[in-house]
Amino acid sequence: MARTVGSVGAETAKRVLKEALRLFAREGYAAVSMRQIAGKCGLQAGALYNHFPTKQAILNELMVTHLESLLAAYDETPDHASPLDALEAFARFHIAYHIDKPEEVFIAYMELRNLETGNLGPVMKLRQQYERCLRGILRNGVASGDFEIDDVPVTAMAIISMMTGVNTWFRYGGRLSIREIETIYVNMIFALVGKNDQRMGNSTEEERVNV
Amino acid sequence: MARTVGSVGAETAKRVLKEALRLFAREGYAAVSMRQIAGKCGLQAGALYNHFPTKQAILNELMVTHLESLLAAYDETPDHASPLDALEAFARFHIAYHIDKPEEVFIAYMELRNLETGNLGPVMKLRQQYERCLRGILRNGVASGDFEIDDVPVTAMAIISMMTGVNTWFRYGGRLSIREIETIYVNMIFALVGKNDQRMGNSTEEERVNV
DNA sequence: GTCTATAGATGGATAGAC
DNA sequence: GTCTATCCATCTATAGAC
Repeated sequence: MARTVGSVGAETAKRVLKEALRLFAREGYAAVSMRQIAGKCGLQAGALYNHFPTKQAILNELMVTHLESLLAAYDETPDHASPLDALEAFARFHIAYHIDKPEEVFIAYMELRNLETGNLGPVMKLRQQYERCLRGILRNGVASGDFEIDDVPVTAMAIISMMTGVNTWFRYGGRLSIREIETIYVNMIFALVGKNDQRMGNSTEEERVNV
Repeated sequence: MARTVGSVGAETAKRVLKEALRLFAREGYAAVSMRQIAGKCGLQAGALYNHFPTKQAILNELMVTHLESLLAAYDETPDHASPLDALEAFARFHIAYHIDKPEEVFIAYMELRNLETGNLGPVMKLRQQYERCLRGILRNGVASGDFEIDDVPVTAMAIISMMTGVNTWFRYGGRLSIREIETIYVNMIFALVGKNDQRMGNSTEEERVNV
């Protein structure tokens, strides 16, 4: 959006987005100045306006790009015939993707209120589109008799919330590997939808988590 | 903290906190000015400094007060001999309390990064103290053989995240009452810890949630 | 305890030289 | 496409009158 064409300009715009992402995630959109962003890019503040018309445009680009990438990445995930496999795949995908992009995830949630009204709608649409994927899986499982679920929309939100919550405590080099965390969550989610099949064992040490 | 004594002053300070809470929750700490807060209180900006030395002090007071109130309210909750009852009570308490104080909850999580270093430590301690309550319940249940849990700390964080997530979609007048939502979550959480006892039935209509 | 007024800093965004 | 310089608005916090 509003990027200058040409390879050099495109490179600079990418750099701006990258640095703005880090700063917004750490300090919050409102607390970050265009001068700060420019400084991290080795530019003067005025130069940013060759690439983005406003600070708001940078935020919007970050949020839209993140959500579109998330959806695209999930779309590239292999299909699964059984609802159980689809649910496991969704969970593993969600956790791994979110751990991999903590700053994007953080911003996409925390800075919603700083999106101007015109930008908010499309972003919310993308969020809901992703949530609908999980609801579809749950509904299929209910229809096939694989899952026992009181309330599909509530359960979908609960599952997404608990998985996204991993980002608040996960640290690289901690007690559990990403794969182990995925497995713990898959087991919890299976239990949640009425399936007691345990996936292969995982860490038995029960210690404090690296919060 | 740094409140002026005297009944009139205390009333004004409360008013300031109340309006600051609403504004911070809606627009974010960094995006709200002292003038805005003063305006909502029918004051001029300078008058705020009779009650709080800095804007930061207002934020800190809001966060500390919220977490202390949360812990105090949970402490007043009746004790339960069985881990299952304790877990249900914790879940119902958490959901109802969080739905009742959405702005406090929102700020206590979102504005952590805007707390100055000296203020962050005590706030994090309070958060962890609350999380420890749930871990204690889970450990008791594992010890008594009531619960089957892969990883207590991870499960505790998952449960807290899924419950707190209710605040992102709950709206008064929506499809489900608070009590119904509590029950759905209690059932999910029971399944999560390996107990299949269902609590009394709840809404059967399976429709979209009022997100 | 609140007011007006203001200091002093910093913000987003623009203009024009190169 | 980036620079310097700057406009103008707004910010936190303070000073002093009442």
